[in-house]
Amino acid sequence: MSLPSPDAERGVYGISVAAELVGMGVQTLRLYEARGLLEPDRTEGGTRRYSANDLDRLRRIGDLLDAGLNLAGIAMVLDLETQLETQNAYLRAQKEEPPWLSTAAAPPARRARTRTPKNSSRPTGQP
DNA sequence: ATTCTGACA
DNA sequence: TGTCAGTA
Repeated sequence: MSLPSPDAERGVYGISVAAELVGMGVQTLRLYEARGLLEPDRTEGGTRRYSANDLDRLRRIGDLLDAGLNLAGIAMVLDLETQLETQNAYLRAQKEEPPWLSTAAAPPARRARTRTPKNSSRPTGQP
């Protein structure tokens, strides 16, 4: 049972090593940071230190890129995912079972969305 | 920080 | 042709 361990949070790898480990270019890592997808630790001197979580994040970015998302979309996805992770961690701390993770009760199967007849693509206005 | 390239639509 | 990701 892997809970969020503190050392997965600590930045240990330099940018070159991190890039090597995830199979990306060094500049690409800097780009992702500039786009707000990532915020690695900094040493006192200000050089980047990537944590194990950062590496997972980078691999996740790769998957989402393959899926066809752009970097802006990926930033949103990652934000939501980390929020969820944070909330789940909180609930685990309360020793409550997150209802949406419960295997017991199968949530009412959402019926496939019936096609909404979009008339013409004119919100309102000119012909 | 800026520029250049390749892919894509 | 314009945009975007990745590069030099």
